Amino acid sequence: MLTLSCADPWPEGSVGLEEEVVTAAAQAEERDTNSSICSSVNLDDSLTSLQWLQEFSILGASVPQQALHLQQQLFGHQRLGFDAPASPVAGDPASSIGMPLTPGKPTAAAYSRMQSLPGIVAHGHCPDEVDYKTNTRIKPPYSYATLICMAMQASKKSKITLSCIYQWITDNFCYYRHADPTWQNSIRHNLSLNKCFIKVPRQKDEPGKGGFWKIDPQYAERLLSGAYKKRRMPPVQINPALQNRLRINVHPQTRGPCIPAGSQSGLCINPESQQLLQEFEEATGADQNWDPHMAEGTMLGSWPVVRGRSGHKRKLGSRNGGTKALRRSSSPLLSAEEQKEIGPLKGDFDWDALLDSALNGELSLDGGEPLSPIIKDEDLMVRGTHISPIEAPPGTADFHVLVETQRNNEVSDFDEETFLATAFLETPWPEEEEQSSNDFLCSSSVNLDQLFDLGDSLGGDPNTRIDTLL
DNA sequence: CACTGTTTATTTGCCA
DNA sequence: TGGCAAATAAACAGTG
Repeated sequence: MLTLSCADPWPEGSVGLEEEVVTAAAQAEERDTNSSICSSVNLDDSLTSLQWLQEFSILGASVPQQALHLQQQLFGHQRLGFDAPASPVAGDPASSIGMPLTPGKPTAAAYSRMQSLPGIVAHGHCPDEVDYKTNTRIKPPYSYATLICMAMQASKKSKITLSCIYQWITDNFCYYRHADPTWQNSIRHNLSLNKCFIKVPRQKDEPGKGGFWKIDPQYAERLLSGAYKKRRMPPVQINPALQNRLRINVHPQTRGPCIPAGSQSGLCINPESQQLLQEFEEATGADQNWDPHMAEGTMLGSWPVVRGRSGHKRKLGSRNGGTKALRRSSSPLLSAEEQKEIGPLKGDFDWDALLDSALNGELSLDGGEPLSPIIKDEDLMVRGTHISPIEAPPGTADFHVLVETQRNNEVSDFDEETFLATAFLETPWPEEEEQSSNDFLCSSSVNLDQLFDLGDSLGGDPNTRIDTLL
């Protein structure tokens, strides 16, 4: 008996104490019984260094106009495809040939700026160049920890189930819908190994399987301390599953008629594969004219590096010899009911916008109040933060976000520790809770598109100053 | 049986 | 070159 619909994933009252007050309905709606926390962040020195988290903190606090405007400046409307169809599957391009990469190309300067944020964006390609929600072939440049945290943030719950994490990732990153499901193993591995993730055992009276996960607030302050390390993400990785598809199609001689048209090197490639390849080459610049030096300076890593994975090397001589092929490549992760429950996780985030903002170094985080953008009339509401298009000297980096730890937040289990670091792990503003239905995360009614549009209507002043309402 | 969670091992890439 | 972080793979146990 579900009382919450997917259309209203973050209903009023979903924020706060529900986690402790579990109703029967809420029990059934195990993934919706949680308050919105997911806000603590971690930086584990021994196991993980979640630099990304800090960056997200900074970023999240500044989501709005600046980022949007910059993104528009740099990439037009290219951005992470969280504004893709609400039903990823329905809009899943991989069912056919995969979505081409967005055509607009960032400027060299834009790339250069991207490279300045190695931890996240200098990993091979410009995130803005790829619509990860629809692109099945380019692996998102986000670490698993990042993805988990994204999912947690998107859920706006204090805790989230593994299946929810899966679902959110697959909903928002098409790559993982068609990738070998071993990524789920990595997710689990990350949850278990990463100290910043805390397992919340399921209550005895709570039906369902597995526990919940949340972010350990213990690391939030350490994160805020600024200590972090960087790690470059691996180069662009092509979805192995799709690669397998291509291989199969590339050798159709044994299966069906050869399609000479467009086939090269004697290979028979069906139109689908041809288009797939062509699109990828176009998107990645993987053509015969590719210049390593150019790649070094701009599209470094964009070259479709199909590096032999460690596991593959091992597999060659040993253990899993073929079992992988038997795995499902993209089967529903959840039951219909779970799908329904998880609907809310289909958040419309624009992480790229956040990243974009960060790499401009125009953001400051004076506090740790989790934020997330909410459009409200002509002003931007960043989860309680009122963003007014205040003029500022052009070119200045006065994108200021004043936040304040929400000490009085009574949300469940780590109320006093949370809300410190992760601006992107937000807790709904008390006064905004009633508008949770308008939260851009709550429904497709308000998404990043609207944010961008609003940015346009507001002139997209990159110098927008943000001050909190608190 | 499938899913969840833990643990171990290995590889890769970055940085000092 | 070694240390570290992240990714990847897999074995294994627990649970519904």
